[in-house]
Amino acid sequence: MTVAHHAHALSAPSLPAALSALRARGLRVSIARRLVLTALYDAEAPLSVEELAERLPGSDVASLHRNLDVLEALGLVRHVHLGHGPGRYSLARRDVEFVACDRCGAFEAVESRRLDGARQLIERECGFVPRFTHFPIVGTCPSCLEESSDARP
Amino acid sequence: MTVAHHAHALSAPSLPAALSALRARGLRVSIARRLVLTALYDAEAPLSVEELAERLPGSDVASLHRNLDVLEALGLVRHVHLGHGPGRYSLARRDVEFVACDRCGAFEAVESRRLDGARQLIERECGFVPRFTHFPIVGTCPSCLEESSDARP
DNA sequence: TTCGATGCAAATAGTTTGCATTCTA
DNA sequence: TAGAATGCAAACTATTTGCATCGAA
Repeated sequence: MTVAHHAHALSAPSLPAALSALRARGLRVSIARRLVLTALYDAEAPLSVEELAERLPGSDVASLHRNLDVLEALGLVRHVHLGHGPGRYSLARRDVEFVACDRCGAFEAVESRRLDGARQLIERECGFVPRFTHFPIVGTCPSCLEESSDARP
Repeated sequence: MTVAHHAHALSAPSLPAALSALRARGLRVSIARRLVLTALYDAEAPLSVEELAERLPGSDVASLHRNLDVLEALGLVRHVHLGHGPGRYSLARRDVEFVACDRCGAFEAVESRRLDGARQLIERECGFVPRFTHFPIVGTCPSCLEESSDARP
């Protein structure tokens, strides 16, 4: 799906670049690894291992975990914890972080630079430099906020 | 331990108030529930169910989960996910949120009002109103930041 | 004495590991 | 053909559920 490829092209590694990264470390370009990478290229949102397995019939969840781990160690893939439930994998894009809704489960990718102001305020207050790639910002999304205010008489 | 009680006294429900809240809903004040509440009053930091079980010998983890769930539904207790690993329970304090370090596992309670600026910036940028009580801000703590800068030549 | 609460065992979800077999380089 | 990768089974961590029994009001 060309659209998905274009959406990633800005900051995610290209498929050929990902394969060379594997070879450069003496790791092997197996069919399973190609398939995982192309499934993530085609995905519109981060996928759980279970969802990935559905899209790659015949694949084994243990092998998927192992392959996602090596791809993540190479910086090609990343996972995010969107609330409870399984981790969700996507191509690693260094310019994108996440916000997620506690109530309805909705989530959104946000350009990192739009969070830089908040990041600096948090660093000033706590000394911690937050990163919302692995554990997102969790709160209430616009439509759940609207529902709560509707509820008031 | 008096100190711990004082630390909570500002915003956590008192033990008698917690017990009345149970009775008010037709729920029962069992020995197990008293023990869970006092263990949380005495705790210096949020506890996992396993840690709670160590402090309450003879208790059953399934019952601990069930009791923590009812106390949480009443707004007396809360849990936070500090990175991977089990949820950690504490008395519900509405004025405290958390920041956690991705690298070393350190975490800190932060007064909510100190995060209000960041909260507003995030709402302006994303429309989401974040709450860092259940899922904390995750990033790099001051001492891990120092280590990274030490590593540079 | 009535329901709610408990303890124990078993089920569930998500992930990890061991090991014999298969495939890439 | 050496060593990495795979598939399958089993272990593991955290949590949930079913059910007979116990206990608080």
